[in-house]
Amino acid sequence: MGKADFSPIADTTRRAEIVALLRRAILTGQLEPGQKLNELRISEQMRVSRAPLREAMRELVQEGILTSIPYAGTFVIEVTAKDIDDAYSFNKVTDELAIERAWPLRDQRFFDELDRRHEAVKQATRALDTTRQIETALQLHGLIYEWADNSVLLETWQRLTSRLQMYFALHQQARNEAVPAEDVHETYVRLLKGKDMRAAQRHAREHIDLDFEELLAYARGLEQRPSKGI
Amino acid sequence: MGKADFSPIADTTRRAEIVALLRRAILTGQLEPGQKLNELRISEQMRVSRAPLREAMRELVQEGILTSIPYAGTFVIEVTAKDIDDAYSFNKVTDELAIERAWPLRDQRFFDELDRRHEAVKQATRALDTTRQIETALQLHGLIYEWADNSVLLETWQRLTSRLQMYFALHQQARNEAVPAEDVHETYVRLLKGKDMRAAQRHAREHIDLDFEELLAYARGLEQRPSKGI
DNA sequence: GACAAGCAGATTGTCGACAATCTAACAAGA
DNA sequence: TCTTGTTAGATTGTCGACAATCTGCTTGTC
Repeated sequence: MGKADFSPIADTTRRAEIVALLRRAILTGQLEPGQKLNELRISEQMRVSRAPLREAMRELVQEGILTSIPYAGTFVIEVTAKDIDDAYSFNKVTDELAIERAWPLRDQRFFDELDRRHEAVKQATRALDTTRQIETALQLHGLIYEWADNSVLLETWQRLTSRLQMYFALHQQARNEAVPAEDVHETYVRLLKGKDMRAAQRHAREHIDLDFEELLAYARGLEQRPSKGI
Repeated sequence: MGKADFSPIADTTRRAEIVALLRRAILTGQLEPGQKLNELRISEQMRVSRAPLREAMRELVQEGILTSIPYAGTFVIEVTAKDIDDAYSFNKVTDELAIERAWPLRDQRFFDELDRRHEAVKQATRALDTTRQIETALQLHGLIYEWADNSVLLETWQRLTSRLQMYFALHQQARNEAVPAEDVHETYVRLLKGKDMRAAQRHAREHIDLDFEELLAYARGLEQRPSKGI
């Protein structure tokens, strides 16, 4: 009889769709940091009433990519160099934990999924789709969190992911350069398949070091000049 | 001229008040795990319309103490032994980071605040106010997070706090025993004032070990018998 | 009696309108 | 000129009603 394992059916509420739409707009940089979200305008554009829109915005406020001031408005969060530095320091520690927990649980399915996600990054890189490249890279990185079998750890990663994606997107958008052609994740994937856990942890730490250093330099540059208004 | 430093004025929206009310009800166990929140009933009891109530509920869903199923309802999260174990494992690591970061930033204000919060715990203990005891103990513990000067770390702690408070409240409520008369935080406070950071980290880890062990035993016991309906 | 179809009743999701509040421009007075 | 009070416009917060969906019961059929 039926061995089919169905995935959860799609969210059927407008609210959920609005959350997805807004999140995407923020993470791809369509909505800039500091920008105010005008409820009436957005609800008219989306052809929705303000109620589900406002509920969606509350979710994103709690997710940490919007911030709300009563009677003043809801804004996309500003990104400071310290924010990035904080996220970076924190991520170092959680990465270590995630690898430690996921390590003994690695199996064939893990390795297959690892390859699959790695392939997705490479494909996005070849296609020069920077947005998708950031997205897939974070998904590749997220596998150890999904495999660590710790709900709090996973949840924390997912929260952090939103902001990291936003940071990287801003960075990419700003420098407007061609994406690196070579594959920087090759070593990471190889180590996760190997036998030396410490080495994997060390590499993860050093790897994100590189990315973050670039980000930090960018953010510090931003903070030199005054932020332009809306 | 004026040297007064004013704290931000109180939240003036119904929504914020509702969030506080609901959170308190959940964290003190007035609303039991698994219980459904009937929007109409609650909004009538609070003399508020459903709009701000629903927005408040979205916030608490993202905070992790409520869970929502479209067209079915919003429920207080169920607490499993694994949830507690996950939170515990995770907290070990973040504690270590928090102490490490806060350590060089300790100053007189830190020590004063430490004493103040310690005193609050002792007072709640003397007054046999278990709810307040849990609350103040977590606030005492949270000081290292506030002092660590890392926004992501602090935010993560605040999210975790909600659930920890809920776990402990359930536990206390269930065993219905007198609270421990002696002060278990004495050593913790002393070590945080001392010179040996490693010792403080070790103690924090072992200290929460004790609390969590009890909690885990309780939660495992719960899962033996089937949960009663609403 | 078992089972499926269909029908209330209750509850959540969404809408449009009104009330409360903020912002910015302008006027009045020291 | 600077400050303070006022006012109009825009925007957010809140409300009550309607639509969509779920649940459990009833009914009819075999």
